[in-house]
Amino acid sequence: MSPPPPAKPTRKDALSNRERILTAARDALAAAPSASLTAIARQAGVGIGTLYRHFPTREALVLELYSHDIQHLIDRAPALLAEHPPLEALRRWFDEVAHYGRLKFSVADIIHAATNGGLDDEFYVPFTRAIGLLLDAGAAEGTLKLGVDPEDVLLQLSVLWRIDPARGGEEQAARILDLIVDGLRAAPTGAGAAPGT
Amino acid sequence: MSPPPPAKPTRKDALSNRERILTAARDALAAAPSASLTAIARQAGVGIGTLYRHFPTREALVLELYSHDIQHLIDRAPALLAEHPPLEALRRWFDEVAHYGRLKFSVADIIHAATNGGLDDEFYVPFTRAIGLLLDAGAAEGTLKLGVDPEDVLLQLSVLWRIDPARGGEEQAARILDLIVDGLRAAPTGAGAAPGT
DNA sequence: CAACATACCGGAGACCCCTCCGCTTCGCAA
DNA sequence: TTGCGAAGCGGAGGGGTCTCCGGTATGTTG
Repeated sequence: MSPPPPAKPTRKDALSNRERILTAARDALAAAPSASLTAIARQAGVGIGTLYRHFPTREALVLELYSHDIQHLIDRAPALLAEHPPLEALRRWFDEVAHYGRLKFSVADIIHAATNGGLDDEFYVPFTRAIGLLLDAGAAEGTLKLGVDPEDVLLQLSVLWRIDPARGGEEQAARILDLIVDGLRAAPTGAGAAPGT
Repeated sequence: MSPPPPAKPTRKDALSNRERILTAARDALAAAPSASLTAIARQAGVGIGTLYRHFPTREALVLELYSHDIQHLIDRAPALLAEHPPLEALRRWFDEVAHYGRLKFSVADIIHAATNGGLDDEFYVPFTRAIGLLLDAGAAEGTLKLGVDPEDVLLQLSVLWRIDPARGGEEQAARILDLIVDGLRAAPTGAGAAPGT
């Protein structure tokens, strides 16, 4: 459906520009997460057009900056699974994800947008795979429901990013995570509400 | 904490402008939910400054347009509760909210933003109250957990607006609602995962 | 070393959001 | 009716995002 993404530039000057943009962006975004791309370009000493060619969207830029951390998060899923029983691994992973999202607010927004069809698979797919891993383990053990769609769970998680970290966000996030986890537990009962039409 | 909001304008011309803006907005937003405020103002034959005085933010404008529907949604909570057992009422109300949100995408975004502290109480508070009503009924009956914060639930619901209505959104919304409801059910068990820190 | 195809640069320009403030018009009071 | 304070108007202006394309540097070839 698409050629292997942009493919990094080959020319030397292009490469150097790319680096300078990333450096400037790291600084600017650290200072203020809403720093304007115009300012970043200026600070990097390149034209705005150049910035846009290297990173077609703001997300692409931010994503590149934090790709390392995101990858780390993804890798944590199997790691936690190796150390803890599935249900606990799941909950701990959720905690880490929530915590990270609250730290790096910009990334949070990106991922959030991604759940809406924005992100280009590059991280979306591995992320859902990590979730799937945890869900499967729990299902195999019998503590979690069978056949839950990881994308549904990611969508539920995405709400965490929206929490205001300042005012009691920590607690609210924890409460919501509890609710989510409870919703994923293997159903002990049967009687319930009738879904609408 | 705040004087009774803006208080509608008193002068005749102001009132007429207000109406013309609303009419133009209704048309423009129906045609394209992302219609620019500039265009709406132009189409209404007023200056952009006038539009902004009447509706300080885009949300304020959209909210005014759909306030009727939102109120309706709020009123449905007690109505459903009168006709159905609590758990089913909850689930049906969720369905209605989700369905409406998917219809009027713009409102969806607003409400979503509101959960982030944006909305001026005017609808946020009644909305959470409606949720509280349903939760309390279920708790009294013993089918739902006790002491769940309605704001947490609203936040969970807000994710529904983000679902792409086109591609299988209907089903995904239903699945997620199931997960949410299950998370709210009275806990039958005790053993679980240890919360993080 | 020249010379050229091309990958890449960079900013002007189209459009948008939102604020600010001098000017206009309303409507009340004399 | 006329005057006049103040409510209300509206667009210029500052800052942003993103596109487009004439110009320039690069590295490759003769």
